[in-house]
Amino acid sequence: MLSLDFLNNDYEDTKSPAQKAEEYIAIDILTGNLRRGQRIVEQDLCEKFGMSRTPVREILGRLAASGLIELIPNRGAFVVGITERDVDDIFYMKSLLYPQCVKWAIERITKDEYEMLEETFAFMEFYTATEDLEKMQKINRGFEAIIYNASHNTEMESALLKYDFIIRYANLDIKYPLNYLTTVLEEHRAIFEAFRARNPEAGAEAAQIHAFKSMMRRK
Amino acid sequence: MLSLDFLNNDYEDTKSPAQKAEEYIAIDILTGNLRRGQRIVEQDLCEKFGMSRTPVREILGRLAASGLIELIPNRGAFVVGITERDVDDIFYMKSLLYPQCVKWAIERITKDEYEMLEETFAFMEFYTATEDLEKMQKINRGFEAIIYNASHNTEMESALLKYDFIIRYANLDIKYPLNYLTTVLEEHRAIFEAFRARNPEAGAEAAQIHAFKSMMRRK
DNA sequence: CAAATAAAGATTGTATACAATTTTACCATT
DNA sequence: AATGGTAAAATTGTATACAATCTTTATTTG
Repeated sequence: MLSLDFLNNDYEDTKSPAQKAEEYIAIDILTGNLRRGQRIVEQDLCEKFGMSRTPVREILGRLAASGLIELIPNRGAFVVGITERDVDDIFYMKSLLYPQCVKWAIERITKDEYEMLEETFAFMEFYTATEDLEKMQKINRGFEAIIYNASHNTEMESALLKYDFIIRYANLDIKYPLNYLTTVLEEHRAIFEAFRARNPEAGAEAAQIHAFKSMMRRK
Repeated sequence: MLSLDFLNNDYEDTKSPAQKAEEYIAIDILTGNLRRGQRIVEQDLCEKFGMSRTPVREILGRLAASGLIELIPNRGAFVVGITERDVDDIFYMKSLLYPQCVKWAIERITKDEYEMLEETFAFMEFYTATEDLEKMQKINRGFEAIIYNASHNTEMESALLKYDFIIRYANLDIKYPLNYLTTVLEEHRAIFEAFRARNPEAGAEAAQIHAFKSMMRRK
């Protein structure tokens, strides 16, 4: 768990074909390539991914458990997908959870975790300077993932990771303000400074501001 | 979704054998019949539930997606289970989410939903009077489920339902105070009165108190 | 011509078979 | 007796086959 893997571009090679297929389908749903209500026929997926129905059915079972599709007995898999409303719901949930997460994380973070956070923030400053949007977004996710983990509350961590996955892929129209990179960096700096100062309340406030502004950057 | 099904004792007959088996295994894990780290052999489950490996594997896939077991390639399923610490985490999460849930629910509840809540609360008073603990706990879950739904935030609802499922089955030692039934009824009454008065802030406060006291009732 | 019905086709649910991998047991060697 | 290696057994991963169910199409009937 505790590694800088997210800096590596091709970490996905460690995943099995079945896992890749699952993530591929999930992303297809979230990005809107598969529309809400659309039926997914097992045979089609078999041909698409070159596997038999057995693993395909297992994938569909897992996707159903995660809520992205609905499995109706004897009638097949139907895309539940994500509505605009669902994304709203998730942003609300994130702005509710994230401040408390930061608060706990500042109270409970270990030395190793703090050093990793420090290192990651240094990378953030670097990639902001080089204006590499893609790398910056990746490292932003890494920065937050370290904080989620440092909250030392498994449910908090898994809930926020789930929301980030959806936010990442859901068809979002983001208003990138003129200095988007530096804007986000400064929001994160406020959070990081709270960690440095070991000030949970300041962290919660900075997290609240960041979550709110993230929500506002949606069209 | 909007029904008083939870009053019916044998609603589980509507579930497929595979769904029952899944729930049975999940409960086995949460109640501690299956210990953390223990390996689950597919063939054993086949014999136990009288089905072949194909549906059993699909069940294991779903349980893995929900986090109760871990699926290691070519090595099988291992019980992850729930630690005391995990239950603590979940109580913290519930006391964070539930007040906001009640607040939203009071702001957004429909007429139909409110009538159902009112009806359910009447049943709660009745079962408290008859001192039927089991029926009371069932209807308590129903009462909260209506509120979760009335928050009209899908993620809020599914998160709290998940926590309730775990809290229900995780090996908990609950300190039942002398007047447990009436105590809980009064906590719920405070929440219901906030609904009646359409007062979100009062609802959030009452929910906070209820969640806190629920947490304290653990040994 | 519309509606109802029946049959054919398509799709899902489950069982079984086989391949790939891991675990266990046994034996030889030091 | 402890260690290492090899073969057998057990277990998982996948493919295929068949049964159950649903959907579609064609046909019949009013």
